[in-house]
Amino acid sequence: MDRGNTKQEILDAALELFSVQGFEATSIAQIAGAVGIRKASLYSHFESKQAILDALVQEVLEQYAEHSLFARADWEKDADSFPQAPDDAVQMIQGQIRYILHDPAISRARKMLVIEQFQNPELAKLQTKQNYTDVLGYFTGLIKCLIQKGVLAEDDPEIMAAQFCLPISVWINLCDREPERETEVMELVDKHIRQFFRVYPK
Amino acid sequence: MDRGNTKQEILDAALELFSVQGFEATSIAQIAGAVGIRKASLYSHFESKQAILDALVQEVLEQYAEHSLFARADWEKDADSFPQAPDDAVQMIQGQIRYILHDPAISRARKMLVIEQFQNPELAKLQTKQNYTDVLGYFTGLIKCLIQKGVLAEDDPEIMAAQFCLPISVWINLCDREPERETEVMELVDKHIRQFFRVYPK
DNA sequence: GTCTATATCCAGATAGAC
DNA sequence: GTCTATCTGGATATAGAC
Repeated sequence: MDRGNTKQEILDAALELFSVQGFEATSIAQIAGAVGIRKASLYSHFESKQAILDALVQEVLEQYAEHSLFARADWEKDADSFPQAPDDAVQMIQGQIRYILHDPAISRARKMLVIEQFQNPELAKLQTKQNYTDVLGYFTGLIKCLIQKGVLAEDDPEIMAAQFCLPISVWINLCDREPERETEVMELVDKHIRQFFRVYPK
Repeated sequence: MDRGNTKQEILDAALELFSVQGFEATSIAQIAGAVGIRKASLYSHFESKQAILDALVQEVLEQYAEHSLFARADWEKDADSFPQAPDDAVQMIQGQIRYILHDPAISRARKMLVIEQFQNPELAKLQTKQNYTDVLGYFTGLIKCLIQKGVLAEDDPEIMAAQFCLPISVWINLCDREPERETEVMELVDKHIRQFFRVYPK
């Protein structure tokens, strides 16, 4: 049964369960069952249930640092390649949203942070950083560049970033909760972006 | 010990615990302990842990229907009394935000819905209705009135409502997670509202 | 209504055979 | 590494005295 990646399978199964039920409500037996082993066998890979969560957090941190657009802040390049035409901007943003909605690891990590945010201080910090601070910081920088380039009107870039990003954050959360509403949400995102570039014109 | 309101005390204690730990992670003994009785005594008031949650949901529904601004939609009156001056609008909205942030029942219900949204379909529906659909519906109607009255520029009122409300939703969630950031958030709300009325001018 | 005591079950975790 | 068997504690829920 073991192909040498049982440890990773345990992490994947645990994240999937934690992202729906939460850490406390998920049992070791459930995780083991999802992997196809007995719960006792799980202790050959992790010394405790807490150790699984700790390893998961590490994994989330690493994947975020390595793959997230928002972890690094190189707006200048992004501002250069940012599409001027509203149609292209809509396409690009919708593509990004679809990606983070459907990537299993990203989607599950996001949901786990939502569920655990009031209970686990470490995950609360991570939730604020990954899904608020870094996103707003990235778009604030990007918008500053777009203002300098004359694409957007001059106004408080931090507030502009909030007005741009935070509705999208809520819509992503809505899709996490009710995936069947993705089409409707994409339509709203489309209108939102066009309207944003209309009210903050050059 | 019993002053005739033990049942209500159980509901209050349960909501407080559910809103941080979630339903599954909270034990009957914890709830009983918070009320100051033994766990067995709790079964004189509720036949099961699930029955406590059911009663809580009923209570949340009733209090929402009775007290929430967004449950009834009488925008016309609200649009008439809606402050024209940005300063007054900021004051009013900040006051509403502070109220729902600090009212224990409202705040705990909101957090419980956030925690349980991926696990409990009934609470997922409630979360979408109370903290998304109804709020957006209310402000869409209000904004329509304000457009007609010539206070706001003509544009898609649903998107305007989203751009107005959803950043505030995220900031409320941020305060739920990190209450010490309330002052900073209120400053952002202030700037956000002024900027909103600036970019959607008559 | 509250209590102590208990029944039953399932959780996390360990021991030791294979 | 995985298994069966087991330990120990804590969970929901019930029985019956006061």
